[in-house]
Amino acid sequence: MPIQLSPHVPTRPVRSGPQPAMRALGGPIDMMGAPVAFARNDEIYAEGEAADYVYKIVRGTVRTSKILADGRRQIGAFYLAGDMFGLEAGDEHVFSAEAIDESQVLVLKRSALVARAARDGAVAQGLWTLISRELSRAQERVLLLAKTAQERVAGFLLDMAARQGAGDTVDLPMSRQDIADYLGLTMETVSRTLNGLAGNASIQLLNARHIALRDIAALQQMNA
Amino acid sequence: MPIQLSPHVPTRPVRSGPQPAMRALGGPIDMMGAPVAFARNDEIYAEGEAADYVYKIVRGTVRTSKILADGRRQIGAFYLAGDMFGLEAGDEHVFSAEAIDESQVLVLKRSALVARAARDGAVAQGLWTLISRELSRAQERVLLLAKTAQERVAGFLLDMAARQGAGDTVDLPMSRQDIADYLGLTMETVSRTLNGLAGNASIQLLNARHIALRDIAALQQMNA
DNA sequence: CGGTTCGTTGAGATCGGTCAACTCAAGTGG
DNA sequence: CCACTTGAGTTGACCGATCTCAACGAACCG
Repeated sequence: MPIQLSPHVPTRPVRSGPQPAMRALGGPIDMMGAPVAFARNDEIYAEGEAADYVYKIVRGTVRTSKILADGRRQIGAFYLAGDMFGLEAGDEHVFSAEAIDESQVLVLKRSALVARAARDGAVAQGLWTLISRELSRAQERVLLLAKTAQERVAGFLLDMAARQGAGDTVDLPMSRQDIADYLGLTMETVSRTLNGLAGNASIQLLNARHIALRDIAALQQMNA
Repeated sequence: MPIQLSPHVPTRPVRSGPQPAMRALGGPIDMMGAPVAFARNDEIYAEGEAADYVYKIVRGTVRTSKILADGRRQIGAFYLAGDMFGLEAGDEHVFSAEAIDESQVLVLKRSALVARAARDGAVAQGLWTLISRELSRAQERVLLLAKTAQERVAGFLLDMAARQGAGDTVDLPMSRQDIADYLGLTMETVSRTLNGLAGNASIQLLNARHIALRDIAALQQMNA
């Protein structure tokens, strides 16, 4: 069994020897670092902490978040298996990161990556791709936040579906509250909107966390 | 006189020999590229165009924007004198760029920059800083868009004031519509909010495009 | 002086938020 | 096995911030 860390306790990465799952991944980056397991809601790093590590998800889902001065929470991003996260613009984390479900994560020393990047053009290229993708996502997000609740939810579903690549059915490991804080809506509005989309047959709620996209064209129309 | 290009016509960068203003700037990047002048509302590059050039503003102000499928316009960012823009995640521009007022811009070939970056660590560092700053701004923006109209406007004024560095008075070269499209509000709401802030003495509208910040603490409070 | 663009102001409509009750599924322990 | 708890999600009624539509004012320019 992977190491389980207790919930809600800020944790430091813990070395625990390579796991079989890690060898299944491609690319030189995967050959570095220690795989660490996190339980549901475990904190991977905290806001304001030194950004000394970069992470790659082997299994599970991670969210980054930030508590605003007025107590509201903003989700920075969701990361799925295969995604990397934790590389920030500055040398301090602007968001905190938590596991959404049972997750296994490779922990890479940032300094080691940067050192390799100086020698190895492919690694440098990889870092550039990584931060470029973060920028693209953030820009997408800005566009999304300018839209109506229905458009935001539709766009979110399409984005998740594309990232999961599993046909027209979407798996939502995160709660309605997580989605709401990501989209800048309330939980109630997310719920109503999903049920509204189900009402006009654009989607079908197989259950709360599992959704079938029935009319992708209609969803893309909304996502415009 | 700088070259004047007719409004609303997509333009290619035009060589026109170094101008005195360019030599006043520091750093190796400033010694490259051709300064080009743009008139109010001139397009510097279009959405979807190849991102072959990177730009540095010598004088003036630039906005990047994108027309959504439903006809609404979203402003990507405002760039002031000294700022660089046009470096995108992909090799195609996601936004278009237009001059807000009479502007003078250095045009740098992206490939030349990248080539220099491979040899010169300082240039590579500069590119990294540039894209990092873009990412930070985009993230800031996401947080801003989760707030009320008053908070967005207050945050915008504080941001502009900080970037202009000219004490507690802010110069707004862009129209109310530009601000609205940047903040995800309507022009009317921006206008009402500014006049509301003036009403409670947080700011003073010297004129429509020139604002004095009278109670920065109150504005920061809103910006929370 | 007339036209044009930009900004302001008003009145009413609406989308999404707030507050609150209810359902449902998954434990947990007696 | 059943009562109880707990957390997530749904649903309803009401409210308010922001949008929409429209008129008006002000600055600028030929």
